[in-house]
Amino acid sequence: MPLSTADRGVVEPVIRRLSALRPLSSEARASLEYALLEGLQRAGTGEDLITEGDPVDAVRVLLSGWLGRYKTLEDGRRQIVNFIFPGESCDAHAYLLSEMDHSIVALTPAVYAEIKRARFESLLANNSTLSEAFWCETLLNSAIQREWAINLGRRVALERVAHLFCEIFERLRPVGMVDGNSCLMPVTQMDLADATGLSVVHLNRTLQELRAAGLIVLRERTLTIPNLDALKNAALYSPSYLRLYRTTEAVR
Amino acid sequence: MPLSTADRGVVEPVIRRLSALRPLSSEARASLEYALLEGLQRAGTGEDLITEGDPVDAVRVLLSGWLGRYKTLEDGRRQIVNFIFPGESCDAHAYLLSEMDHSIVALTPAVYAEIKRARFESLLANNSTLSEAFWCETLLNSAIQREWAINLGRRVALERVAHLFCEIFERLRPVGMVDGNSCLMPVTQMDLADATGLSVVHLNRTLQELRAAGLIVLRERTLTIPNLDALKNAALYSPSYLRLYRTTEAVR
DNA sequence: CGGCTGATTGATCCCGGTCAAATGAGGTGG
DNA sequence: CCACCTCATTTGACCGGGATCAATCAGCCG
Repeated sequence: MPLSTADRGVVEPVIRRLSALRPLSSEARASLEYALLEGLQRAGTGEDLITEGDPVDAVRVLLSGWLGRYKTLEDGRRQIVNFIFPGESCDAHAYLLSEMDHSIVALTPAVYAEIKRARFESLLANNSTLSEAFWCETLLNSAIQREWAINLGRRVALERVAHLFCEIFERLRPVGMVDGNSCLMPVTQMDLADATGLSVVHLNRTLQELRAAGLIVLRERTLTIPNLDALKNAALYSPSYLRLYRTTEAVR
Repeated sequence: MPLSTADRGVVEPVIRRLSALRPLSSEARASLEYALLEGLQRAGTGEDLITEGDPVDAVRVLLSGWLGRYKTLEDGRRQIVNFIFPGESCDAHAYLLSEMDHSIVALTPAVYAEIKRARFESLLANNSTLSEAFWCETLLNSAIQREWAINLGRRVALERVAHLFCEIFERLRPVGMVDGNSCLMPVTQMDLADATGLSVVHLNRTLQELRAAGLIVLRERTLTIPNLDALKNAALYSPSYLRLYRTTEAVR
């Protein structure tokens, strides 16, 4: 459903995130902003933005809310393979492949921009730095995906959930969605379970363990991390993970 | 260690793989081939080609042997997050980020080509189709990475190992490394365990289960799959997985 | 022959899954 | 305002898949 009223502030997370990857010229920002505002959309909780098997004709950029990339097995088992936070794009360049290999669902009510493929291509063609920033985002996503593999394959439940919380925190920070040592945690325990490869029951018990250890406070959809270093410690969090966010621009 | 004698046939898997993604002009093939032959290297089993934290100054393309991308936790737990097969590149574009977030090890003796970053960039700049083919490869890799997430998070041991074998088979096929219903399986059970997130002991038992069910024959480093459909069935293998290999060129 | 690495087997334990039920927390209509 | 429904969280009891520990076996190489 298209939005009628377009508040320009909604695109800010996108600008913030991409700028952190590559310094964007004001022209680049302006044309990006324009393209985003042109295709605003909303999705309700539980709604698929795009489903496995669909052809990809547009790039979607999340402006607010949380999305989840997920895959399912025939018998219904679901794995959320990544979260998508405000400012991140869903499938930049995915159109280079033939069809979606996974689905994307709105885990909360969400506002996003849909940029048609041709539009997106011309946007990038006219601005190589912008293009590079989007590619960086894609690569960063791959790095996150790899960390999820070791999280699912080698960390035990407590470490796993702790790691996820640390990651969420570090990814929300650059778009200004962390307030002190708290952030919103608007998804259900079922979603967290599917992201960590645990059952809901055991996820719930793991949360209680984390609470009992004083590592997190989680209530009324708000997550507070009294001591991030302590939580990272419990998660075997690598100090270099997501450091990419901050240092990529130093490469060039 | 640089190679002295350069047999041009060694680059064939690369050409084959990239051609499957995008049709390459003969000029593109020739200049790629030239660049590859310029930087031939060898690695012995267990040797890291590049290690987490290293800056990325070159792109590596595997010509023969198997590589593994892996990450480790402080206490030594290791997760192989993906395999790299002949014809695939290790870290095309990884130089856009600041440093390696994972390591790459030779799981068997390997021959690969190292293309310096500047060289690689000019190669791509002169041939947009080649550039697109490399990007496709990167995206395809992300898709594989996502499948590994659900494999690790939601499949039980037997399904997990079965799925890995199916995947290996499907990935080796396009580079001509499958012979009938057999292919080489040159890695240790330890490597397979680290790829599937299992302990060596349990991996071994799972192999026996697969053997007992008649789903695989595995001896003398050779894997035979009498009935691929049956194995895929046991693996809850999605019919669309890796179909990308074959259909991407139809997009344009 | 001795040493090394990898495959295999046995015994035991426990983390995390499953099943089932209870409790809470909105949301809605009468 | 309450009865009712639905969905999310929580708790309890039990079970089993896979980890762990330890020993044995099989090649391979010097």
